[in-house]
Amino acid sequence: MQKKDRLRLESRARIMKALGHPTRLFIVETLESREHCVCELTATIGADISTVSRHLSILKQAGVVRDEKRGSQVFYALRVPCVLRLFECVESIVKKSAEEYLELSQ
Amino acid sequence: MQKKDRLRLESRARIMKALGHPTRLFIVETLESREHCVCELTATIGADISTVSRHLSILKQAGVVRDEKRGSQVFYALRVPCVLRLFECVESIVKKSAEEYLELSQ
DNA sequence: ATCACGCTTGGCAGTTTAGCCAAATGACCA
DNA sequence: TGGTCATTTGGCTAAACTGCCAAGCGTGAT
Repeated sequence: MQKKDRLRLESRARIMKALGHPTRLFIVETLESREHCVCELTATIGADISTVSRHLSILKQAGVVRDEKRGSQVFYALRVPCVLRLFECVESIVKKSAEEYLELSQ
Repeated sequence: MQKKDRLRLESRARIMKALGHPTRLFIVETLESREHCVCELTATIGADISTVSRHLSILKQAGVVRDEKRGSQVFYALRVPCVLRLFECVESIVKKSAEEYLELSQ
């Protein structure tokens, strides 16, 4: 495989991997409406703030979110608008799995 | 968070996670054209066949691919057509990252 | 200057993942 | 039946991930 192809696959995989955690998916969904500071997200999620901060750092490194420091707070926002569409596809996989499960159990 | 929401996030995350590996992304891209048997995929990927088999098993469990045994071979195929569209979004994240990198390095 | 607040990072323990080899299974052929 | 081919699974080690606590760091108020 070409080096270029390998790099492309790796960067895509990094994004998918970043989205491959329930808490991080929740963060992305939350950011769909508007930007949030770390403290808001932490309050909603209920985990330790250090844990939330690490999740945000993973999303940021993958390029899914961007951060902006304002005063003592850091605000995170989605960096691309298409994540919702991405979820539609993922949801169709979930649905198909559920349908086939129902068919098999009939 | 409601149990229903938690389960939804978990099943989505499982799919994302399954796609979060360069080799598995390569497999999915390869299957976009047509189904392939494990031996074909193994030859292209260059890893041990047991490794490829494990990757396929992860994709199957996530509902991304389906398998069908014919004779002594097992053929894998995509189970949903939308994965290509999913990649478009991911690619847009990659592109945006590259653009901002270029801007910063100017 | 000091303190509180918001956040990030170091470090630790437990869990999961990735890759390989070797062994087991299943299908087909001689 | 024995042998071969295609694939899966067990078992192992190294590496990565997750979550928490504690410590560090920048900002803003007193």
